[in-house]
Amino acid sequence: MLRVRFAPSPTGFLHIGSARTFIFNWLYARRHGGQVILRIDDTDVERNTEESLASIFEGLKWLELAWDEQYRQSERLERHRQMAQVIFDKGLAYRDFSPAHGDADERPYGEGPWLFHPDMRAMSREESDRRAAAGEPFVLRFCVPRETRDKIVFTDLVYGEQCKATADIEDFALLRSNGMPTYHMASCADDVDLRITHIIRGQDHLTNTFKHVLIFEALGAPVPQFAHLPLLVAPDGSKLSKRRHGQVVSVTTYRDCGFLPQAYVNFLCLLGWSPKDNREYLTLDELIAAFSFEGVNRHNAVVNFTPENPIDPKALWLNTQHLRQMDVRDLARYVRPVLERAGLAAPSEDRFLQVLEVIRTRYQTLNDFVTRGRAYFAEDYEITPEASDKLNQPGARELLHELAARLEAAAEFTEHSVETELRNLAAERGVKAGLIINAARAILTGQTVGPSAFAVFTALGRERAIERLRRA
RNA sequence: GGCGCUAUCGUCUAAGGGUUAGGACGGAGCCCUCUCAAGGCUCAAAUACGGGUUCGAAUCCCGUUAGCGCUACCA
Repeated sequence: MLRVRFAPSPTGFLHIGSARTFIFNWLYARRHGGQVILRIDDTDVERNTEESLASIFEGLKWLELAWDEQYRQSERLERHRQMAQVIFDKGLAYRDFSPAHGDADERPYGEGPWLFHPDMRAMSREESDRRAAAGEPFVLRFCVPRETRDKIVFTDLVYGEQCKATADIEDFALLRSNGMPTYHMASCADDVDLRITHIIRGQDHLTNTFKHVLIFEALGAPVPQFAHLPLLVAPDGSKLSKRRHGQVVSVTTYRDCGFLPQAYVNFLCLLGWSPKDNREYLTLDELIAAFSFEGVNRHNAVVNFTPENPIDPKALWLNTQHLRQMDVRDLARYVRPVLERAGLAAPSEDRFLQVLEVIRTRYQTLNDFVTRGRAYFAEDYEITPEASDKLNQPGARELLHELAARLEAAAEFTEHSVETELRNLAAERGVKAGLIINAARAILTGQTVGPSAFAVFTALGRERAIERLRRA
């Protein structure tokens, strides 16, 4: 059984880069009938918060991509320590009693990589046991087998064969001096226990993978497949950070801006991946069918935003595409709660769908339905100054009143019949149809821009349309 | 500093030895039209640099440059 995992650490909100990693994991699993495991990597007690955990769930929930199992690393600490002990018992790790080296600036760079403290690595087991028993704090380090192996090799599904000399891999920590497992230890231990077959994660872990291969082997476990993904970066190439780039890095920002989750998922997939057939608009099902690591490229992708315009224009364009191409009944499910939050009520289902069909092609976000589309759902819409100009054209109001009378008397009320009545009236009075059309749109919607005026009439319905004409 | 990864229009990308280097967003223009969108059409816009290999290189190799990542108890 193919099993993938998404392992966020709760140190902030759900980052768009993390969201994309989750999406790629999810797509790969669904593509191959596998399972998705959500694992909260919360071994860093200093930085993890419950608030951040909640916000990560909030982001994941919005994406509407369900996972199959869920774990929390902090609940498995004993297991991690056990597995570190197994490695130690096999003689593949040793205790390092050196005091913590605090300041990163003091690192002795210059002569090459730091590998280990020679006296610690060479310490006899007896002395090590004695000092540990005496309560002296230590870090448990993996003993990289530089004498017996000259390199570590694995094949990455995206980056191809990766090779690194053991002489360039330091004796990394497995357990901290406070007994807590490090990321490397906890992550690999869980990947083994949870029977993860494919590790799909950010490229920032590519060089860590050599260490992980060593751990899997030391544990006697099968080494999973790896697929590293290029990173999402800011326009200047730097990594996206909350401090420097603010809200653009949080997925909830896009939810709040009125994005459809499937549109945002579509957008994120196009950063670093391509179906290679020129398609840009893809539904979730199409994404599942098309996804493969062949289509993932190896260089970082820039999220295109500026301080003035924090939303990538392509993301917005994809949202408009989904808005107008998705099943209108699905769209209704997304618009309804947005209306409710704004204190507006959706009309009956048939009318609602009709309204959506009329206005969806010119809106970009869900929020537009309550701002630009307010007149379709409420009576207290504003008349813009431009709209007032149209109504103040000579004779315009009187013509609208006359039109109201004729529409009330007419046998039918369809786009076509309204158009006929309106054009007849214009012809009889010797005015341009546009005068009445634009004035009608102005009073009906409060705006000079929008759908065909005739479609507005039928979308509003006979009674409401006539009533508004009379109000002119 | 060491090690690893990467480099095609402004941005996202296609082309994995032979194409006028394709598509999309964004930009400019035209058509359509009751307005605004949508839609259709057109235009501008790229192979980081230098060497090789080859009849032929965006594509393979080397170097340079640049960016990113990892680098003594963050994930």
